Amino acid sequence: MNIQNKIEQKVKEAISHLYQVDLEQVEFQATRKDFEGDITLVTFPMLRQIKTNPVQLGEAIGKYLVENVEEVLRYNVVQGFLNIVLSDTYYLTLFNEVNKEAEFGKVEVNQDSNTIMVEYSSPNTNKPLHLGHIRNNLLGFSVAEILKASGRKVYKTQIINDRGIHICKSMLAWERWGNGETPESTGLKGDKLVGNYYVKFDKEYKKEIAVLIAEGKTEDEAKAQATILNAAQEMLIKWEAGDETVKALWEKMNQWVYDGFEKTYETLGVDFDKNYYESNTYLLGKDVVAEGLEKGVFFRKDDGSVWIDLTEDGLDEKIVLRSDGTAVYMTQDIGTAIQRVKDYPIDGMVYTVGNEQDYHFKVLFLILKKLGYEWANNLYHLSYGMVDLPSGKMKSREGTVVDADDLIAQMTQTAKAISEELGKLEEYSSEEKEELYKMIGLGALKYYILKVDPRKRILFNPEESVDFQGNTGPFIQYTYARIQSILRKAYVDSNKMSLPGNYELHVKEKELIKQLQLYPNTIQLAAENHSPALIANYTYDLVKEFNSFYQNVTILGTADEGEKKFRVQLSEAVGDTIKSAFELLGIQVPERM
RNA sequence: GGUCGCGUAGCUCAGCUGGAUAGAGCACCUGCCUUCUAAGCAGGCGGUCCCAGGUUCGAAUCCUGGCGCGAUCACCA
Repeated sequence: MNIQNKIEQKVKEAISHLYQVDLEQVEFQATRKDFEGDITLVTFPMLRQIKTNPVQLGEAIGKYLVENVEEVLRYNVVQGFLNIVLSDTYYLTLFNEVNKEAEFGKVEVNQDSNTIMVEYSSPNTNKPLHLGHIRNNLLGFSVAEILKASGRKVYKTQIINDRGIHICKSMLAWERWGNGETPESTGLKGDKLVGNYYVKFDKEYKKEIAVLIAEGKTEDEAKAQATILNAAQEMLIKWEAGDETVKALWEKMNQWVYDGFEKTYETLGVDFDKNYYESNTYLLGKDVVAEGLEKGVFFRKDDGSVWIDLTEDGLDEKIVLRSDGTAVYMTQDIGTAIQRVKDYPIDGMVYTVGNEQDYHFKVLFLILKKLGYEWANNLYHLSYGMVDLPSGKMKSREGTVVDADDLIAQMTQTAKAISEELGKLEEYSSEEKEELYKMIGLGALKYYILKVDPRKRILFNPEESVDFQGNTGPFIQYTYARIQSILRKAYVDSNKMSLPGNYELHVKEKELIKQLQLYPNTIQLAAENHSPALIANYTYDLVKEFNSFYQNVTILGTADEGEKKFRVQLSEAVGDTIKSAFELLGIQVPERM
């Protein structure tokens, strides 16, 4: 049984014994560092039920606990706070339990586990991935890993937006000005090549508009008359009609993009169990709309368009089918959600999509509920803030995006420069070194993004490099490498502990055990809140605590064999936890650095 | 204008299901490498927790009203 529960029970027992009162609630918190103690009972709330002063009450409970709870060593009372000191034996026992568990902190998945589908990434195929996608990918991947660790079964998916006017723009520009260029002929990554033509289209389009305006047209007229845009629209119509030439070009260029994306995903270390393609799903949902009409969930306006009235829910009316009978974004999202539940045995879904779509998902979830799907209560929009530049929003058409591949390469380069300056890697081959630089560079980038609350927007300044010191990925990786260095020098059989029962724990040792013990609950909290930031912050606290231990307490230098063994085991447990936690963030840890 | 999110040290962020003197990192200043990796450790400097009310024994945290920033309110996706 958890020590807190045990003390809670004993506190209730004490109160009923001393004051003949049934306590409604017992409130605990971790003891502040400035006071002696491990856990603190807040006695203020009890005063409502017991007429006494908080100090007397604290003293009375403290005395009772020392006499009746084995693990409670002593106590002190400060105002309404009863600080309880637990025995070292308790902590040693606790550490032994932690140390025995192979996957400490994680909950195993079984047949009865909840199953969640996590959607993330979901790019358009007309341009390469940028920093905004990186945040999306890291968040989605990490939340999926956290949900797994918390005991859920998880499917990772993305919906690839592979059709529409934007793709036709790239296609048209390539057709007109591409001269048959391919990724092979240019040596460019496919997504980059296609992205270049998207930019090219926009340039030509703007040029044409400028000419039309110079001829005396208004801006709106010019936009409507631009022949290049009309050509792209015609292309889309042909695509929808199944025109073979257009389809062939579309398939060719999309494949270039997929090959490019695949490389980026691979370096980023993210993956998917299933890809959905919009070209297959964009017609879904129409039949559901028809059903909903019959049920009275939706209504038809005079022009034939179909709507849902959400005014009673504090929202507006929302269109679900155009007057010409074609689908809108909402239609296919309804259809796709239902399709996924047919495809996989899932109880819920997480959508990793930027906060600009908060309203859309609120409406989507509400519609699915009104349509009567039970799983609709288990949908979550993992909404995150935009990544902006000091100059404002990133715009691919204006070339102000921070490209994903470039950024990763740049981070790797920085890691290399720092590593070479420190020069600790003589034993490594150049391949090993390159891999390590990538690991550290990515570690810095991923941690930088994941440590902040998803809801907050991130201001990324390309001029200022991402830190490698302090509260950063490399700092944590470095600590892991340090621990591995100790383990290489002193292998210890972790199943056996040979400390005497009366061993007096060093403060730093005790603090480490306390911090380790928080890991399982941190995973659950992170899962409930869909927040990798909680894992990042936990790991940082653990690592800070370890480094303090490391610099203030000798591990291998102690004369006492039992003590040495214990300290090595403690270090190993910390290392294992760092590795485990960083896996949840999708960050690798090095043996040396 | 309606709705949603955010506002904490010069900068980047924790803390927010109410608890003790509001915590880290960066930057700046002081010490510590002949002993387990100094991408580190120990310490210093730095705060009207956006503002005003309210609830409470107690508010950065909850409520109300402002202010500022962002997003959104399309027969676009």
